Amino acid sequence: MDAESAALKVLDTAERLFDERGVQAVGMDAIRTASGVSLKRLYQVFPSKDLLVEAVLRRRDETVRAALTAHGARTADGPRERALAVFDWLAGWFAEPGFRGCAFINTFGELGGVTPSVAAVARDHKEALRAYFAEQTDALGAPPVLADQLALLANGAMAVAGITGSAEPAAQAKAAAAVLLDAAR
Amino acid sequence: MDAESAALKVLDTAERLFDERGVQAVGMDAIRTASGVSLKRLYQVFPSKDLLVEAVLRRRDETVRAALTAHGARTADGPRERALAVFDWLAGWFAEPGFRGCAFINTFGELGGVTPSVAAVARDHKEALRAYFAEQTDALGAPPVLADQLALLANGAMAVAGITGSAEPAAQAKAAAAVLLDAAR
DNA sequence: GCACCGGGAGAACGATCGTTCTCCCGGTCC
DNA sequence: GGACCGGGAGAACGATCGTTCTCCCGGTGC
Repeated sequence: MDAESAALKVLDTAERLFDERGVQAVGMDAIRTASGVSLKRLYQVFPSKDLLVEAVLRRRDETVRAALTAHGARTADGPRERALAVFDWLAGWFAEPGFRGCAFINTFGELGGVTPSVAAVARDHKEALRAYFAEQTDALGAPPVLADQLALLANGAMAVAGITGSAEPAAQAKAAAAVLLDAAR
Repeated sequence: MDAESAALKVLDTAERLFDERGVQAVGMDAIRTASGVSLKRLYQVFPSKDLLVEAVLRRRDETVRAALTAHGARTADGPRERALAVFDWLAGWFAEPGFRGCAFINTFGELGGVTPSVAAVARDHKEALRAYFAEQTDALGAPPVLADQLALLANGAMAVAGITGSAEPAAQAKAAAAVLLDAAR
């Protein structure tokens, strides 16, 4: 097993276990066992657990950004539709089995007060979501605050869907977003 | 020091430390040192850390519910104003020094996947917030989904304010809530 | 064939944590 | 006054965790 595929397996495994149980409840040994990557190799690729956590979050950040723009480009044909399509994407995510909330919100809650790098990645990620909404609202000529408000709806949906285990918040947030978009015209 | 005042000191100290650093990063010994309550007494009042965590969350739940209704009764004179007053209350909370997000969102992210009692308290608390909004929207004759949407705005504001360290989300959410309330008339 | 190198499996180490136990002291009842 | 009780301070214990080390094996160059 070469270093590259080991890193991939470790990132996949760690992301899944962190989502399921939180970061601190998952030991490096559990990641080793679940991924099949030896501890020696694991520490070659990620020299500490903190760096692994950061790498998982950074990869997830890129994945979500790419998925958002891809989903927007595929299913929507205007700024308004692209903004609303975010909530359809959320609906699919919330419905995945084992969904337990946004990794950035959850990890920030657990480690944000102690690990500045975690807080920074979470901040960057949430800013990127806001910026994506801002692209669409700017194209509509809407006031800048509308992008923040759409982001609040999206983040609220993530938090509530994670805690309640329901996918409904996505549709509720989408309907609210439509009202806000219409009111800004 | 009697058991009652010891319990109070422990709850106050644990709540503050958990908010600052997360639950798992705070040892029982740190609570002992910061509260001045001996370990023996601490374990007499809260027989395990899990029970202490649950007690902290349950007390916080009651505190927030009481503060919400008190704030609504004091500053607002109609259902619409009472719903909007929630966001003013959020603004004051977000501006407190050291604010790092909602304890229920944060603790759910850290322990919700492993400790069912934590997940249950978080669910109850978020349901109570939704129910408070529902009281106001029902009084307005608005459709039930409006309460869910206002709750999404409030929870999104908590998450984003915690991560970004800004109090702005409260005002942004309030403005969005006003638009939704007006659209439902 | 053989020395050598990299990697796997898992033991080992030091730190920390939740929880319990020991020791000691001050107040209290008779 | 003296035996007793409850509580404080902190050591002790067992488990777990992040990280490193040891041992061993299989492949590779010559």
